Amino acid sequence: MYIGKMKKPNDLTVDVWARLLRLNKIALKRMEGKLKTEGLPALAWYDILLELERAGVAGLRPFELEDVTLLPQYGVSRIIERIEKAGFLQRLACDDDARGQSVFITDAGKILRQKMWIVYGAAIEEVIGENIGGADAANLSRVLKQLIEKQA
Amino acid sequence: MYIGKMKKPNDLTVDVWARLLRLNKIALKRMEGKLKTEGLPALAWYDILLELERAGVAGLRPFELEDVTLLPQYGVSRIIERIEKAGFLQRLACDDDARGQSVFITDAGKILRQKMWIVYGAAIEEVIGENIGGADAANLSRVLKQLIEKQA
DNA sequence: TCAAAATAAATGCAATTGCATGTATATGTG
DNA sequence: CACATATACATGCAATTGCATTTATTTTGA
Repeated sequence: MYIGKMKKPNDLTVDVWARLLRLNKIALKRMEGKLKTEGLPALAWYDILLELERAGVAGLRPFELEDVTLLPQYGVSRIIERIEKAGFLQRLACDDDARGQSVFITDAGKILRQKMWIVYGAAIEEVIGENIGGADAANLSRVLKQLIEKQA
Repeated sequence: MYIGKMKKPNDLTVDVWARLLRLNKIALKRMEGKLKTEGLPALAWYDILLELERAGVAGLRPFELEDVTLLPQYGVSRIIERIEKAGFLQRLACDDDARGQSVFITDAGKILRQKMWIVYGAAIEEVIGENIGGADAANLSRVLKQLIEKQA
């Protein structure tokens, strides 16, 4: 059993965490809701499509998608299976590693990502952009970056 | 079909949103992981127990839990069923509304919440508290509050 | 070189979630 | 009052997720 100094957050820290959590929940609910209303897939698909589009002709290996999306291995395995079935990405056997494959976005996938971005981008603007000034946004970005980087 | 000015976020706004999303994912993964490692239930249970403990002897109606937790109605219905089955809360028919019930935390529930807090609180400190200065934290709290409030 | 360990990805099965609907009671209105 | 509508909560069923394990291949190192 672990013995040692038990770290405890102060009230401000708890407050920050509670609000991060709440903002995320509210925002995601709105965003997913809008996508659904428009008959579009969920954000998880967007993330995959975006990363694949960024990767370009090189494509991405599933384990690389795992890293960038923070999804579990089986999550990536299944989501790419579904997106492929829907025609928005393509999988090809990897020539330098017979265990693996490379994943590429299709033209239909690029179009879908663009359609989703119209809705998603607008929602981001509604939730964040419209409600924060430039200085606050710059600071927020900086602090969030710092927090993320500390989570090595 | 909707016609109108399509709002678009600027790069800084997208950056802020992307980082909010990423920090939440990382943090939640760490927190849920630690709880699981300790053989404790997931954060969703903690949220319910915390709200019930706050509510005290008055308890809470399921629809009130829905509001505070942002869970869907069926989500609340099921989570309280499971937590009750595990003995950490109790449901009683509501005397002024025969459709409803009131939910109360049990003594075992209070103990569980306390145990979870040891782990959860420490994780909050690791993820947030340790990595941010007081001034930044105060600012972050303020800006997050502002963003949440705008999401009426 | 070859066996052991590590890595890439998939999958069976149980648990959870989402969606739509059902049941019961309450409220509002003519 | 009587009916229509709204609210509170539960639940059947399909889809998704989590966990543990499997299969295939690559890497390591004695």
